Amino acid sequence: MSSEKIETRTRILDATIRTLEESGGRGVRMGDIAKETGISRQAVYLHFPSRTELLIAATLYKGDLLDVEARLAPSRAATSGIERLRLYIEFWGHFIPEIYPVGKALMTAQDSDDDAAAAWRDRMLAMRDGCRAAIEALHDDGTLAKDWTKPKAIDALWTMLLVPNWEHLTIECGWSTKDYIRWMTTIAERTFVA
Amino acid sequence: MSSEKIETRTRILDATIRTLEESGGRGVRMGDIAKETGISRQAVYLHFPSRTELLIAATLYKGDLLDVEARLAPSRAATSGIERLRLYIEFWGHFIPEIYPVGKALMTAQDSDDDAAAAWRDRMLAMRDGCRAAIEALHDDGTLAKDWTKPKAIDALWTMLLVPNWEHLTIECGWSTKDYIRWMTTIAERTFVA
DNA sequence: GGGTTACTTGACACTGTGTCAATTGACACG
DNA sequence: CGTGTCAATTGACACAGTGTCAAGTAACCC
Repeated sequence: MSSEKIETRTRILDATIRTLEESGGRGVRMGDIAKETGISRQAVYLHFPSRTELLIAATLYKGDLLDVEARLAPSRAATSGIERLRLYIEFWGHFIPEIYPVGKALMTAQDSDDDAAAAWRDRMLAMRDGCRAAIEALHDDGTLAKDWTKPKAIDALWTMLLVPNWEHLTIECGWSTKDYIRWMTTIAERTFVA
Repeated sequence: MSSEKIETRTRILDATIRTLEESGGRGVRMGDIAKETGISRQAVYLHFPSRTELLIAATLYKGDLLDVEARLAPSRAATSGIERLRLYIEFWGHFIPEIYPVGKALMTAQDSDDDAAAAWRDRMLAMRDGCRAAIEALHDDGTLAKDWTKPKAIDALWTMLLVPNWEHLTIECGWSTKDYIRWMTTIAERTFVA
């Protein structure tokens, strides 16, 4: 019984991700997800209490599929602040395009749903942690440009790496992942490294 | 007759701005605006064909009230690229908080409405023009950091100044307008000035 | 007095989320 | 073999918000 239930739940999550990736994260309804899963719309509500909860679960699930922890290992193993900053931006530049379609749906839901806003904020706070670690590593090396205080520098790096910036550079400006990583790294180094 | 009609139209626009400013640009419905104007919801539709058209008109109207052109004069009168960059960021840093509530509503509507997306994009293209002018002024002075091509530098500055960054720094991180202008200027100078 | 114009009132279509109740079909267990 | 349980189905419905429509009203102008 429990294994059956988990099975359908997983099928819904897979279908959700598939549907969002096809649509670029836009305009996906509960009925679309149900159809893609091959079940009725109401059956989706047997597994997830609301659209928002489903999107939150799908975002976390996708994060697991992508094995975020493993991908973070290189930046965590960095031996200098500058290296840590570089490797973190590289991780992030490869991660965003993969999480984007699912995350976009959650981001969009923020405007009308407080739970979605809280969940997205939580994901961004996790990302902030990487920024904090990089800035602190620079600071410990004595290579943090001296006009920055740690909190201000963390806020600034955190903001630079926000999804809307990636979205704008890639979708509106046509930058490749390589461009994004290269120039984000350039900007961050010039801004924060003494 | 015509003067009467214009009068009501203007009252609606004023009420829209007032309502959006009270709510921070969130969750404002046609009925709320009608009530604030003191007319029926349907009367609003006699003047604006849709919520999106009303938001677009309100955004442009607010821009006129703020006299954007006059505010741009100092940056346009700059005598060096660096000065132009600084003054443009200063203009922008004072402008965003004033346009934000109205603009936010239009930004939010982007997700579900193509007309809103096009209108907001148009406003951002106008902002891009200021970025282009600043980068070109740096380039003409020979002070644009040499690894940047003009288009890439314009894209990067444009992205830095996007509203979500201001939103995040002020609302989430608690930065003041002064902080925003100071640090944005620092980042831009380090990034783009040779 | 008759016509025009701005606005009101109230009903309604439409979309999408979320709820509810009755039903079906499979599988497990005594 | 029957019985209970559980996942899922079907179809109806409440609700919010946008946008449309039709009939009525009130002021104003000739």
